[in-house]
Order: sequence, then C-alpha cells, then structure tokens
Amino acid sequence: MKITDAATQLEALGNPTRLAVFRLLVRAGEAGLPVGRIQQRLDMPASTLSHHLKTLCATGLVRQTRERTTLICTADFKLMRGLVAFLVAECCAESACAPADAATRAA
Amino acid sequence: MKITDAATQLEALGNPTRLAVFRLLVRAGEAGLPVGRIQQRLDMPASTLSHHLKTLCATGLVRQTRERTTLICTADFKLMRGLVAFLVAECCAESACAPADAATRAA
DNA sequence: ACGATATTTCCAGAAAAATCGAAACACGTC
DNA sequence: GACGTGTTTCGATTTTTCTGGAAATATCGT
Repeated sequence: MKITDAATQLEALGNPTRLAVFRLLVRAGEAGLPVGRIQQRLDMPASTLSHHLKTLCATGLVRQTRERTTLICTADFKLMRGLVAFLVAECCAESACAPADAATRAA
Repeated sequence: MKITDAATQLEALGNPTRLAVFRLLVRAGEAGLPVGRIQQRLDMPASTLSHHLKTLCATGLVRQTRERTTLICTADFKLMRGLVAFLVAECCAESACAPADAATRAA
C-alpha cells in the first residue's frame, strides 16, 4: 500500500461525519445500509450525506450497489483490513504493536 | 475512546505530509527525532513543519521533549495502539477483523 | 550580555473542504 | 408517459486548512 493511498483513506475517515457514516456501515455488516436510512439515522441533509458518501466511495472504503430504487452502501472490509495492516506494519515499527520484522522492513 | 477523538487522530494522519512525519517518527522508535532532522529528511520549510507538528502534538500522537537546544519528537505508541484498537474493535464489527463480541457491543 | 543554533509564532494569501437548498436525474409503478 | 420515491448534481456561501517568509523566542556556550 502506498503512503498516499493510506493518507487518502485516513483523511476520509478523519471527518467526524464520515467516520460516523462508516461506522454505521461497518456495523451493518455485509448487508449494508440504504443511503436514505443513513440519512435518517444521522439526521442530515441528503445532499451533504451524498457528498460525504462520494468521498468515501472514492477511497474505496465504501461501495454502492443498486437494489430496486434504493442504493445500498456497504463498507469494504477488505480495504479496511488493509488500512489497519498498514498502520500496524508500516507505521508501528520497533517498540510497539508490530510483528518483529516490521522494524527491519522499515529501514 | 470517543469517536470524535478517533476522528481527530485519523484526520491528523490523513494529511500526506503529516503521515510522512509520523511514519518517520515511528520508525525512529522511542529515541525519536529532532525537529531539524525531520526537516532535513522531508525537505520542507521549518514553519510548515512546525505547523504540522503542532497538529500532531495536539492529538497526542506525537510528544516533544527538550534535549539541550533541540526538540526531540517521539511518536506515542500507546495512543497509536489505541487508535488501531478502535478501528478494529469499534469499526470492524461482524464480518471482519474483529473479535466476535464486537458486533454484540455495537448494537 | 552577545552570538549561534533551533524552533515557533505571526501574518497573509491560496487552495480545498463542508454545508445545504433547489433543481435534476434514475428507477420502478401505474 | 406521468407520478412518486430515492439519490445526486449544481451553485453559492462559509469555514477551514495548507503554505511559507519574516520576525520573534528559547536555549546554550563563551
């Protein structure tokens, strides 16, 4: 994973609203959640939510699939795992939270 | 960990420059790195770097201690572990990368 | 106290992001 | 093909962030 990709994903999650959206989607699991339902839950204007969803989709952290008239959003767990792995392996070298070889690779 | 704190930390790491700084510090381990050395390594104006360091320090991800005339910056590994734990436990419920009880708590 | 080195604050301009109402669009139904 | 529901795009405003030069501050050695 490139550091710029990681930064992009972290930036996407770095907005309180988007983190709340993403958390909602993660908790919804593979089934996901329609846009309208997210809007209800978080009580925000549709256009604002759409804007944030667009950002999340652009990073790949969220994906959308059509189901009849509604758009279902789902968190991309695989990508999320990759991001966590980056934080652990690339960033948590030496003295913390990493397998022993992380520091070696980091050189 | 509050979701707003997590968002603040993620936002701090979400800037490419700051992520590069933080990664440098993490790789430097507990010994840390002087501000000037970070500046050399990343080749950026001192004021810009100082600005970003301030942001990182405000989140707690980086700490500074004086050593003679130079300021040593060190990554806070404990906080970093906390953030990773948040991503895994709070966000990675159900179908991915989480202990089984995460989904239960999420309700 | 002065000079040298290291770092921050001040300031201001440029760029990007967040917000949200109104209008437009997509899809299914009648 | 008009209607309704669900969602996005457009447009405009406000707010925030990023950036970096110049000046100020801090610390130490002499």
